[in-house]
Amino acid sequence: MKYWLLKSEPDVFGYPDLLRVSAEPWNGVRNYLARNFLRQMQVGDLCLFYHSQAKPTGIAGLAKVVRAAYPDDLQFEIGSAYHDAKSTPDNPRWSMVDVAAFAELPRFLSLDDLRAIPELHQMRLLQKGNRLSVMPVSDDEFRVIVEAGGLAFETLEAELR
DNA sequence: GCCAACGTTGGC
DNA sequence: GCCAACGTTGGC
Repeated sequence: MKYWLLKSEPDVFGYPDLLRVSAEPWNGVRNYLARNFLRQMQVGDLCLFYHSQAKPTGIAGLAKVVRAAYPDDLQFEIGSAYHDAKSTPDNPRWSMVDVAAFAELPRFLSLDDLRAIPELHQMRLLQKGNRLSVMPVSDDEFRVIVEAGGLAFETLEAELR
């Protein structure tokens, strides 16, 4: 199993919104590196759900991948901000996965909280200039984060089986 | 609102 | 293929 981080602006779609739906198509990703990460995701992978452009920014909860990558529907929608005229149904350029809420963090972890954890100093999210909206998270980083957020990593693993 | 960082576009 | 211009992201 792999771990990921997904960024979302809570004014548009936040973790509370994810809790209200059974599954959410993660569409609108228009960066090739982020897209490639989406395509690597497998059903059952867990994601840190990060609130960007928020007060405060940080990790609100965990999501689970419930459907592996398939063509992003918005790329074919004329008039959508995510429409891509150069993409064709035969050869779709953009992908999305479906995610569902998995566990809310008992303790919200702000950017400052994350920066204060020595084990996370190398984390991609915390590197200067990072703007990726989908990125991989290492096993160790994931474990440290969920525990700092007030969840027991062992319990999560057990729940997935 | 500002600005640094980064990705994409398009002229050459 | 280079690179300047432009657009977007995202923290502050």
